[in-house]
Amino acid sequence: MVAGASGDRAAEDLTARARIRDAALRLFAERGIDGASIRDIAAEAGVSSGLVRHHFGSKEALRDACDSYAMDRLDEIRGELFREGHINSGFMIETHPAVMRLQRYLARSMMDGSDRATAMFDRNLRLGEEWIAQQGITVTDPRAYMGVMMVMQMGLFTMHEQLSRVLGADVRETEGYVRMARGLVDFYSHALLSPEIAAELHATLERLQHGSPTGGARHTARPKEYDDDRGDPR
Amino acid sequence: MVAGASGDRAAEDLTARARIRDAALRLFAERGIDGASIRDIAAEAGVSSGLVRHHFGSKEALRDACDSYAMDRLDEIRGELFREGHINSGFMIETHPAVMRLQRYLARSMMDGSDRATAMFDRNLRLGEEWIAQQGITVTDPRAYMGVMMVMQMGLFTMHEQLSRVLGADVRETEGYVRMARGLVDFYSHALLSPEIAAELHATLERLQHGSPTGGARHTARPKEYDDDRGDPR
DNA sequence: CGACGGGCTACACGTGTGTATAGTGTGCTG
DNA sequence: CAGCACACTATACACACGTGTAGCCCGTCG
Repeated sequence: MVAGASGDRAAEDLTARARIRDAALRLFAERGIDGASIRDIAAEAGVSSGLVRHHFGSKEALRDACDSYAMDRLDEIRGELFREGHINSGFMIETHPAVMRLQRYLARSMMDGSDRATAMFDRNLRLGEEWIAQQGITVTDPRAYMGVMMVMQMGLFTMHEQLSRVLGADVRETEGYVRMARGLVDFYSHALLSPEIAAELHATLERLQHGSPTGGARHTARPKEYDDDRGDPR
Repeated sequence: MVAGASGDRAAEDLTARARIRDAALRLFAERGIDGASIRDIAAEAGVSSGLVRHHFGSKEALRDACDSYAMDRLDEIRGELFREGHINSGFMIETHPAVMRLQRYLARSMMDGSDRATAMFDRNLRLGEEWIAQQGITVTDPRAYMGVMMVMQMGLFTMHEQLSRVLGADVRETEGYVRMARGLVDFYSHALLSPEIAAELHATLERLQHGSPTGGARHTARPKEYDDDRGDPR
């Protein structure tokens, strides 16, 4: 069970090194990598800032250790939840409270530029594409479909504070989680766009793609003004 | 048209003050509020760092000015797009390239703790709830449904760099935008969960909500360990 | 018992930050 | 022309940051 996996690491987690890593995971996720200082993390873990360096060498190495730990734990917990059959849908596993803390850290780490987390994202994207093919789901652009779905799901993690606030309960605790999960199930089980409107939108996009005279500007060129209008779809 | 609104401000935007604001919008969105220094912004705008302070008083005031500007421009552009009828669905307006840059900034600003952006989020959430009621859409928990949808949509903005990377084209330019929009339309027009599975998940959540013995821990209490398992749904 | 090694702390250093202030040039007004 | 308001720059200050180093405490082993 999930508690077992945590228990396996209980002895190790009593060490200062583990306390530092846990504090780092929490603060990095909350404030971002740059936003959480080594001194903050040390204070959170109840040790001196020098000890952080002693155990991990540098802030970047500490972040790497957090990345590795989060990814490993994530795989373990996902495996356990899957084996126990606690969750009926793969989509829901990703928002399981125990998983969510780690997902939240990884999302933030990727946002702040982690190669490891980015690689994991890419791997999951490929797995998702394969899954789509296996399920026989027919979409216009499998990669775009899966990419959009994944980054949107990540909004649940990066914006989890805002979500918890409007729901009136922390989504990492049972009460808030249940509310969020209900919204999520409703969201995934209702098609908001009718086939007619969807077809209409696809036609519009088709026109935009081929008829647009604005294709000259590439993303490598940085615009001088922020709100330039080269994307005007007329 | 959209270009008109930009044109109206063209003269004003030639001023150093406007260049600073535009540079701040860009760098704040890219690196976060703390990640973009006043000196960076000044260099990006081609002025001295002192001038930033002269025009805006403080970094916090500069950020406030950016919040206000982004929100005002967003309202203008949304209004224009709506009046011109360029977009067939309200969902798509939010991902229009011209809107996306501003949305991206506001999402990041809210993530980094902006009261103004948070207030706008709350306002849009209320509007969304009203819209759900008007449309006669029946969901288990309208607020949770709308909240989940909004934070997920925000993932498109906060993770737009990753999305652009896997799509091979900047989603703020036409090519990448079209790919993203196609994925989005597919996502919104297909129900991934069948009614049966959705009912099953709702039943599981019902059981979890009432039968869980783990409700003692509240989000006000900060756990000592990061990966505690109080959220175990057994 | 004495030496050793690792967990751990205290403190110093250089850098980049937001902020503050003094000063420069320039165009407009009386 | 004198004076002044304004956009703008240069420089300084205090502070927090990541990093580096010296040393303390204490259990272990020869």
